[in-house]
Parts: sequence; C-alpha cells; structure tokens
Amino acid sequence: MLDINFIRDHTERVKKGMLNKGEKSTDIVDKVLVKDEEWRKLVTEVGQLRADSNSRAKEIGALMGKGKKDEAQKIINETGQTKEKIKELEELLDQLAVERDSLLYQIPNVPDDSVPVGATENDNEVISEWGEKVQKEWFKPHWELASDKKWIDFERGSKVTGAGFPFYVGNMARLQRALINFFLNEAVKNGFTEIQAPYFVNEDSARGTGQIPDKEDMMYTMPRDGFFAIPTAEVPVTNFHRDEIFELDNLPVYYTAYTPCWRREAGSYGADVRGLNRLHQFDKVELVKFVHPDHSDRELESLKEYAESLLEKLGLPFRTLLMCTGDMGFTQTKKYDLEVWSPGQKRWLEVSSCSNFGSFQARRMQLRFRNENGKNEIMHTLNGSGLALPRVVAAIIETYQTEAGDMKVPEVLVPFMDAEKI
RNA sequence: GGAGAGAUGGCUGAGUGGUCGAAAGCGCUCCCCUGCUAAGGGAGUAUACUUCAAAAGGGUAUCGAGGGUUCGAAUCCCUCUCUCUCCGCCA
Repeated sequence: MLDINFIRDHTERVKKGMLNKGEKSTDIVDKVLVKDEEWRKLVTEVGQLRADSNSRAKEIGALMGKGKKDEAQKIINETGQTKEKIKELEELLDQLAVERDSLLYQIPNVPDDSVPVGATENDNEVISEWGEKVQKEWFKPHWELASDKKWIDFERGSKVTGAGFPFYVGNMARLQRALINFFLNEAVKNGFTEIQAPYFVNEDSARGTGQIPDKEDMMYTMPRDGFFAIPTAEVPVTNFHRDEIFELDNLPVYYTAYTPCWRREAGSYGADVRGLNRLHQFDKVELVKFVHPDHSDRELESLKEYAESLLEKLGLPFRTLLMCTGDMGFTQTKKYDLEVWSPGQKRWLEVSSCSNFGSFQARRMQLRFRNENGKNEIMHTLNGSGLALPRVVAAIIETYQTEAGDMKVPEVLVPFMDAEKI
C-alpha cells in the first residue's frame, strides 16, 4: 500500500500512475483523501474528549486518595455523557479507518519514471537479447520428447491429482533436482542466504505480500486451518521479517529459497497451457532482497543481471523485457521479465520476473530499518525468480534435443547429473 | 489430542484497580572525572497516530491480540493466539 501522506503530497502523480497502469478511474484517490481528512478531524476530537476524561479520572483518584469521597462522587456523576460520546465517536473512527484503508489497498504502486507507458504486452520494451537461436527442421516440442522418453507423466498426474500436476520420472526428475541444486548453489555464491520456508502461509502473510486482497483467486486454500498454499516463495520469505526493524548496517539482506509453487490459474486455457508451459504445481528458486530505499534501483539491475547469468550458463537463448506500465502489475514500481527461447514451439517463454516493489510491500508488513538519523523508516523490497523450472526444463529439452530423440545435458548440469546425455 | 504454567520497553525483571508509559538492573548515547587499563559521577534512551509552516511543545493510543467491567485497568472478567513443562501420538 502507498503512504497516505505521499498520496496527499503527490496526488497527481499517483493518479497518473494509476491511469498508466490501466485503471479506468482515479476517483478512489479523491475518496481516500476525503476519508483521511474526516478521519484526522475525528481523531483530534476523540483525543480531546479522552484527554478530558483522563484528567477527570486523575482528579477522582487524587480525591479518593485524600478520602474526599463526596467530592469525587460529584465528578463521577458528570462523566456520563462524555463516556457515551467517546464510545460513539470511537466506533465511527474505527469505521472510517477501515474504509480509508480498504480504499488505500486498491490504489496500485506508482510506476518508476524509467518505465515505458503502455497498455499491453506489445508495449513492453525488449532491452536485450542473448544467444543464437538454433532452429532445426526435426525439432520437436518438449511434450513430444518427454512422452517418447516417458520423462513426464501428465496422464498419471491427472489421475492422481488433476490437470497441471505432472509426475517427473527417472532422468527428468533428476534433471529437475540438478537445476534446483545449480540455481541454489549459484545464488549462494552470489551472496544470497539459502533458506527453506513453509509451503503454507496464514492470512496475514498473504496480505503482507499483496496476494490478498488483490489476487486471492490465484491461491489454493485450506479453509479448515486458514492456510494458503504458497503461489511463490516470495510470500513466506518476504514475510520472514514482517514487523521487524533492521539496523542500518545490516542492510541489504539477500535470500534465496527453493519451493514448489501452487497456482490455481483459473481461466487459463488454449495452446499456452500445453506441456510444461503452465502448471498448477511447479518448482522455483526465488530471490528476495531487503534493501535501503536509496539503493533499490541499482539492486533491481543487479538482480536482473544475476538472473540473466543463469540462462547464459545454461546456454539458453533469451531476451529481457522492460515491462510497460500496463503490463507490470499492481504492486511493482518496475519490472523486468526474462523470456527463454523455445525452439520446439518457436516462441518465447517467461522464466523470470524481477521486480522492485519500493516501499509498497514493506509498508504493509511494517518492515523497517533505523536510518541515518536514528529514525525508523520503511525499507524497500525486491524479488525475482532465479529461476522457475518448468519452462527452463522445456527450453533445455527442446534446445538440447538430438535427432535421435535424446537430450544432451547442459555442461553446467553434468556434475549434478553424472551424465552427458539422457 | 490431554493436563498445567506463562506472555511487561533492546534484554533481564518488578508491579494485582488511582499522578504507571510503567521500578530496578543490564545494554546503548552524550557529558564530567581519571594521563594507560579498570573504575566512578551525571543526563538521556519505546513506538504509532495527531496537532504545529517547521522545530520545540501539546494530545491520544499501546504492558501478546480482541472484547468487557469501571469515573479510572499492566492489574479484574471473557475469547483467541503464541511460548514453555509433563503425558499421549509420531517422520
């Protein structure tokens, strides 16, 4: 959520950001300012009433102490209406705060100035491309190879759980494990602390990173226990430090975590969802950064560059996109997507998304640090995939396939696989 | 799952209805003393919101969370959460 004071001071900028992100109307900004105005007026009023009431109570206490019960009783008799009035206004105050906050939650983060203004994915900017796209006539899509080799069992996955929950079998299970190890090792080498996180989170955590109320439908829920299956490790890892205050010297903090991710993907259909392109359960190594607000810009750049280095090491051609305002999402100030080339499908597949959230997530989570002046200040958070497995696996299968129907193992994975070909 | 104990400021820990936002100690910051080290003396040291042009200063709230009783709650009552101990179960 945005800082209400920021909205008050930069109203036009907030509105412009909303429109650029594709919101139809900015009425909500005006509404929230009105609510805030009412709330602040009332807070002062209630404060005064409570001050009166407190000073009376002190007087009574003093009189009682001296044994002057009659005088005390006199004052007690006067307090009746004030008490009722306070109660009444307190209820109104709570209600106003709830209304103000629920409006506040609906205002998206303001895009950074460097983000191109645009409405759809067509307005995203391709900022770099790496690798040579090799194309052979006999190239097959990964699902054909995977089924020939019995590497991925979609049918049994459907039987046991449902569509989008495949089994990985034999060498493919091994390839997945190799990738997870490779990604985690690389991250640790680059200063990220590895952590293992819970796979379920509670409602507060889901709210902290912004899945609630915006993207509730993306998550699987366990109503009996009040848990959500994590749609990404970002949720538990960012919430790891919820409500904490960091010492200045301890920033930045980097984490990496491997977890499965569960997404309902309601409404998805068509050719996009074939094979490994879109699953309900998939594996991902996530990267999360907690940083000083002055550094989040450059931290995003280094995060993106790190994610790119993984694809380079795997020898997979890819391109990097700077997402336009309309395609970047509610909570981000700036976002890069990495797309790997899928030669079997002849299309780009998103495998990483690196985002700067500014203070948007941190404010909800009360994630603060003690700044240069000894004051508590909201920090900035970032995250990125490093990387999501299924589409990387798809690209590896397709890129490294041989005419005989085998697959060469990418060089960096050979030590993890104990095999050069599968 | 059963039984019991507990949750107070950065930490330890006092406080069972009336100047308690909270004793004391530790830690931390500043100052003084001391030619090193050690020790000693003094002052300060929570957060959020609000008021104010700003600072200073006010005000309000916060003793796990939420509700209640009362003129007044850290203190009494109810609900919840978490932690610890014992028993049971268990990878």
